[in-house]
Amino acid sequence: MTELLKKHNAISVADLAFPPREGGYAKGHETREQILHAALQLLVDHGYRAMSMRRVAAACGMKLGNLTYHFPTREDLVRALLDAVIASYEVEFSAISQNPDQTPEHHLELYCELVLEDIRTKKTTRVFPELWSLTNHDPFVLDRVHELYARARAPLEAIIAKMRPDLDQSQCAALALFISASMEGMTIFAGYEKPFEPRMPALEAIATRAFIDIIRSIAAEDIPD
Amino acid sequence: MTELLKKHNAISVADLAFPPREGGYAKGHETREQILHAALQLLVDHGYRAMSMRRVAAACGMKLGNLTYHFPTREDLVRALLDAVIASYEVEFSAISQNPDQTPEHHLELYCELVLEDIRTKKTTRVFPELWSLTNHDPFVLDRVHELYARARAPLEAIIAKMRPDLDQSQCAALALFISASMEGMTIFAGYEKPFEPRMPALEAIATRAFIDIIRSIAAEDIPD
Amino acid sequence: MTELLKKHNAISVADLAFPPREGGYAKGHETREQILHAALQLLVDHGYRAMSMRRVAAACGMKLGNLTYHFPTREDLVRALLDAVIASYEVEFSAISQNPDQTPEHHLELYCELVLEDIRTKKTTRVFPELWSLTNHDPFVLDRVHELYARARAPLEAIIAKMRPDLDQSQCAALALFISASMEGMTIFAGYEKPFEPRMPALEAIATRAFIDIIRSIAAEDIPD
Amino acid sequence: MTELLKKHNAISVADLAFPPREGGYAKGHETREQILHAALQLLVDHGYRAMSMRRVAAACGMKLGNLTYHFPTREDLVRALLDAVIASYEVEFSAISQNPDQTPEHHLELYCELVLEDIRTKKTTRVFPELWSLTNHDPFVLDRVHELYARARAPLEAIIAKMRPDLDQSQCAALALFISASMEGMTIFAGYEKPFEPRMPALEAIATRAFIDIIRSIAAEDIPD
DNA sequence: AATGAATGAGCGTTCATTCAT
DNA sequence: TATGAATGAACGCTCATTCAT
Repeated sequence: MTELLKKHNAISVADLAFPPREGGYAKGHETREQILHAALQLLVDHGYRAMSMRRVAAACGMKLGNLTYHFPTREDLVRALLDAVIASYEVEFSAISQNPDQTPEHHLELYCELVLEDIRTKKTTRVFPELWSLTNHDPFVLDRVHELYARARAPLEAIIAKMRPDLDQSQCAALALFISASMEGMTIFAGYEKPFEPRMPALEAIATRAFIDIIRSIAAEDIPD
Repeated sequence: MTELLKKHNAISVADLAFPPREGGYAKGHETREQILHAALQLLVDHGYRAMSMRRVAAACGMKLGNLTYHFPTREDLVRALLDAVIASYEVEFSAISQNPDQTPEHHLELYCELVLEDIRTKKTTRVFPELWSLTNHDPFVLDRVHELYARARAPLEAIIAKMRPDLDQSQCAALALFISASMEGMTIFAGYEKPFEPRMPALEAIATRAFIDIIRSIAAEDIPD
Repeated sequence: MTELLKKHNAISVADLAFPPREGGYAKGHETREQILHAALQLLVDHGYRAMSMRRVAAACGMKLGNLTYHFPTREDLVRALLDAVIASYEVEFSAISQNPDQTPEHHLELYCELVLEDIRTKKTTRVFPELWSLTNHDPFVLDRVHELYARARAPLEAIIAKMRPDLDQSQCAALALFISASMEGMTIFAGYEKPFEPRMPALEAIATRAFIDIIRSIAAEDIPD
Repeated sequence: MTELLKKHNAISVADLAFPPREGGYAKGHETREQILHAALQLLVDHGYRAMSMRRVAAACGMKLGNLTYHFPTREDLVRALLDAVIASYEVEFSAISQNPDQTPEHHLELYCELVLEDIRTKKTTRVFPELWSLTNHDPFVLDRVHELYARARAPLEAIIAKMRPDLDQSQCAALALFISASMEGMTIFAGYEKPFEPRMPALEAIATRAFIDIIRSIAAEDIPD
């Protein structure tokens, strides 16, 4: 397996990030980690429906009774997994923010590159559509996911504000939202094993350029409130 | 219920399109119509998992046995619904294609307006994320959905080709793909009952302008193969 | 396919015998024939459970509704099939009875040969165990099957009576019963695709000889009432 | 209920034999015992089809969910029952083998007596025809059943070898097979509630004598390979 | 911390049967 | 004759959950 394949394909423990439960023993924490990892693996490989308590337990080589000890209800498990997944993405975004000594344009390019690269990973391609469908009927998931997106847009808004000091915060936010949404949309077309996966380089070139152009050229009064 | 609400909210029979079965009675066709409509309603209102054979039958005021008479397996029902939903969107796209006497720019604007308006409807906001998540593990759905997207991009490619006769077909296709993906991504952020639903006008303005700009300005050699 | 394989393997229309229903049209009779043939085929190939109304109809290229027109209930079908199957075996037995100019010993040998050859056919190996299991809980089947066996034993009893004029009818019947039961038992061990199918010649030699010996040698007073 | 009726009629826990599951509680083993017993009872009283998961659970006064906890699939249940039934018969056969100080003839007589007595029990009369019909379409059952028969023939082959030291192993096996098959066939005619149940004594007398005669008198060269 | 046992609800599917067309 | 439509019951199975051990 090449490095590239590994990068886009495999799910590793590092794909999840979560703090030890306060007051829990070390072993319990390890077990929780194992459970969440198995759950993510199932979610990625076989979809949300396959992430049942039984299958997660089986994937951990653990009995159902023990799983329910650590996560009494399925909702508990789902939310813990959501937290862990989101936390793992926040690690990524914090990396971008701390990129000093860059022109805003270059910073934006790096941002897009990183996001679009992530979109092509198996994990992101598989997890996010599941989350999107969940957001339609679960307000809790809706909140958490958009909280994540808000954090993801923060560095973007900062870049835009630097490029266009004449725009107000709401206008910068709208531009950042457009850019973020635009890239998310590519998941479906050029994500992992999607029909236009090989066209991602073209999409990235077009997108990056379109984003810089629109930020540079749009007039403040052309953005409705 | 206001016109606007109706437009974005309600599911009507017109949201589905499918041909009568050969050799069947009129009553049978009506029943199948009723079933597909109920299935779509459940999908939109409560998600894919809620679209169970039992609930669909109950929603039709029909016994389970009769549902399985018309759709012997759940897969049959799902595929028939997929066909009907896709057919209903194809009706929409055929309308766009036949827009003569327009500058390509204006034509593009109308196209974006129509797509983004559709994205805000309850039906589209709810159905497509379910489809996206299905495409991850069901190759049949993947095929059908991307067949639909291909048809949706066709008028877009024609417009781009008019605006940029110097670009080859593959380059036009890449631009169309970017535009289409970009708009699809907005479903999650500004679709029906999504957090940025009220910001759709801003997104539309930015997007439309960004799309026209990038088509106009990108150099042929800046689009990788 | 060799003659031998055909003989032991295939189900042909000739394997069923049944008279036209009185007052029925010719076409209806043909359809009934077709149905019964398909039912037998299913019974032989996939067992009694597979002989459902739906599968029989499908195997005939006919709709369920039409099958229920010809056989309103499953029991009707089962009993008609039972009749037809039994009638087809009676054709065979009548052939044996009319074997003049034979010593009783030779007649017995021919009888055993014919029965054991029949046992090795796919049809008999498959159908009779199903019938035997049905007889345990369906008195109607029990009656019909033992009626058939009674008819099958008739020529046997005649042969025995010729060989042992000193025995009374009940004693001859007991010997015939032993011989018949003995051969039926071989179905399970040396019938079609059974583990000892290739050992049938040895079984036949042993059985034939054992039968002749016991008839010849047993004392009347050694057969309890 | 007289002793005789009890002997031939009732199903008791002793009719099944199976080991406790490792790691399981005592209660769990009791439950599995109860389930297998109920399943056998249903099989004997109402046939294989009646042995459904629901009916077995109901017969145990247990919920379906708990039955599937102990036997996740119907196949698991069927195979466990098959194992337990077979194990119970093996207990019987081991008893026969250990019969010292007998002439082979007397030993054979005892063997036949025991088998034919067993055949008249409700359990054997009902269970074996179901097994025979299952062997036609389930290779697993075919294997298990013929494994049992092989074990049942072992003492028979030993007896025959003693009576006829001049015969080789294959010839002894053929004779044992004939005897075993011959007696099995009587199930259908003279088993529990079968039409010739009262004639079993006559059949036993004839059979025992015929078996001893054929073993004694057959020439080695009269048994084909 | 972990397993064993049990419940109750729901799933997709198959079936025999009835009746209108 | 034959098909289309509908019902009601049962099937094997999976599931989230609860609780005793």
